Amino acid sequence: MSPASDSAPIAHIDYLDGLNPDQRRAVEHGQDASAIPGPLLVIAGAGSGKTNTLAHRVAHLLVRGTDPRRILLMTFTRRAAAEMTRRAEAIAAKALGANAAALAGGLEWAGTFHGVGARLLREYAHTIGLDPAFTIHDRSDSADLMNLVRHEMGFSRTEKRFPAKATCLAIYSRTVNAKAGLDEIVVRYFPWCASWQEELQALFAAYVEAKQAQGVLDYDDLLLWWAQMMTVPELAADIGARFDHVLVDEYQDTNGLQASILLALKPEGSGLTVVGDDAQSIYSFRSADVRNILDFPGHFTPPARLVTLEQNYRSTRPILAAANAVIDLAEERFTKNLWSQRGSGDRPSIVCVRDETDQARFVVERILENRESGTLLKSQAVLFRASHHSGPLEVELTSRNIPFVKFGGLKFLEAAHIKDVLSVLRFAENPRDRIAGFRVLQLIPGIGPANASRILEDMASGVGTLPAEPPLRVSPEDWRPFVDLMGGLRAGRVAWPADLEEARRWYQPHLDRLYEDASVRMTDLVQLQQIATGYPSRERFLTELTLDPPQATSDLADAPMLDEDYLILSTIHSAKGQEWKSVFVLNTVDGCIPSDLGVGSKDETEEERRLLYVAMTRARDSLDLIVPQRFYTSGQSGRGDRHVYAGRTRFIPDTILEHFTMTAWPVAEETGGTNSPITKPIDIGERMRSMWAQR
DNA sequence: ATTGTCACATTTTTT
DNA sequence: ATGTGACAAT
Repeated sequence: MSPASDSAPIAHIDYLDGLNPDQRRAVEHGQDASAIPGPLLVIAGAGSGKTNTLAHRVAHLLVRGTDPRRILLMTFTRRAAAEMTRRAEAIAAKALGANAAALAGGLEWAGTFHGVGARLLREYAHTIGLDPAFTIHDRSDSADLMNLVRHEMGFSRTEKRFPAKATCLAIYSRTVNAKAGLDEIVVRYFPWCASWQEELQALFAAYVEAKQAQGVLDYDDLLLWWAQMMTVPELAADIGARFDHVLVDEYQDTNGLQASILLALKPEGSGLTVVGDDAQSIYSFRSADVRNILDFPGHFTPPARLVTLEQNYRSTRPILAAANAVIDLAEERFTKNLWSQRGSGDRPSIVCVRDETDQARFVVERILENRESGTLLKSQAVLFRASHHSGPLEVELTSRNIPFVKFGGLKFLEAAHIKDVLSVLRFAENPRDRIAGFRVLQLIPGIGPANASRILEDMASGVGTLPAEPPLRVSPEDWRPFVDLMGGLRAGRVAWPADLEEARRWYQPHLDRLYEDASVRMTDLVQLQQIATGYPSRERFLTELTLDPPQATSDLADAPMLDEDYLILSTIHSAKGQEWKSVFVLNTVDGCIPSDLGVGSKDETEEERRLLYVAMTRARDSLDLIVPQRFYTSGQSGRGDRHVYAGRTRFIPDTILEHFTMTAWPVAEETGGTNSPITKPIDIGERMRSMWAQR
């Protein structure tokens, strides 16, 4: 069924038949021109087939003969890049049939801005005075280095308290990512630090020097160095010329630095496609700026072509109506409301429960009911604002033996023993990396902060190798194996991934000595080795693991687990781009959504509103927003558990309640105790005490 | 002077 | 489950 479509001159076009007219316009943009097409902006509402459209556009380029190596595809996560690549290549391979050999090699340049940056920087390292063996600091490494510098400059012992390391890093990061001045950022987002501006300026200067002296880059550097590289006309031309097409997904969540890179790659906008939805911008804490997407067309003459996708294929009408009602109350909107043809279905529910424990019980009950009626656990998801909100639910699921996978907030790489082993590898890769060295050295008995600093100091000023003789207070039995290990790793005496095996063997006695639960931690290390086999080299392993840490517990699970059915738990942020048949949103309560911490400014509150919108638009058929009324808080200064009474989120005021069904759970039992919803005694005494608890 | 150990508090969202 | 600070032990 391939009707002769309006302008298609080529034969095999039926792979585009499934697209609606708008999607098709986006996919076919520029195909009639002989030259590289001009810039294109696709505003794609939630559930409007954005991924599918972008995948088809890439596939279309491939089918029409673009060299896959000359396509640069940047997405928000590596996961998204892999998915997009897979789909585009599948579509193109099918369309090309026997000629699919042209796709050989595949899309090499698909990844995140940070990942692509890291790769380009290694390639151009020599040209820009960078050690190609640079290591990459993750957030906590960066914070540690910031702390070190802060300490060396004497800011840790000031009369008035100097901002904490994490705050310093946040200020620094925000400043460079937004391409703004320090004063501007401090005044706007960190007003309580305003009196420290001069010191911060000096601190950041020293921080940058420390990074350079050690041959390390932090996340921001991957963009910053790239952006700087692009200001050199020769390099910009060289890099820009490598790609005919540059496509960027989730453009609403890019920041100023990323925009400048993009514009430097393609100043005229030729071959440029960006896709996004301003109503789903939820990463401003990372300096993402919605203005990027809104201002995009105007950067070019003539302005970029705009295609808007407004038909939602995901949700039923009642769900979409409720989501539209929520986002309609936003201060500022640019996209129109979505519409859907999926007529029937229930309105979303607002479910009042007593507390978080009941919330967990309700969700579990409902999920099991759904499974009874044929909805796989996999087609259901529980979403929440903050990672720890799912705590009580995880307990309930575990006790009821319901398998689940949690996305977001996974701290596998944060675990001390994992960091220890990774630091060994990083220190071997880059002996100037002090944060790595500092950590590793202190594993050795007799070496504490002072001793470790001294050794690193000596290394930095000397030949750069470890002393053969054990330092003071260190026994040769502890020192020698370490020196041997590092020597072997540096020299590349064994082939990857045997490096990791050697590091782990050295680490074993220290693990046993340092931790009670050494055997549990050991299994994590085995898992790490498992992961390591998937990478071709030590450098790739270290780089890609820090840029793309395992996202979910499933990334770590054994293969058999993936065949089984399991429930999805996810932060709303990590749920971006996904969809489920049935969605539950936890803690739809003021203080959680919006977060207490997110109501400082109007912009922040608006972002929290969009967050709820994103959560709601993940649902296909059924949506439950849960409102626990009583809420335990770990008070800022109080001791003991205290609770507050929370109200429904301010983003669902009475005026839009018509779009929801209000229910309570457990349903009040009129007939008496035969079926009491109370399965656990209620601590009345605690309530009495809390009535008089002083704030 | 340093290291090691204990108790205590604290935890948005993420490349 | 880690990071921090106070204190005791070398």
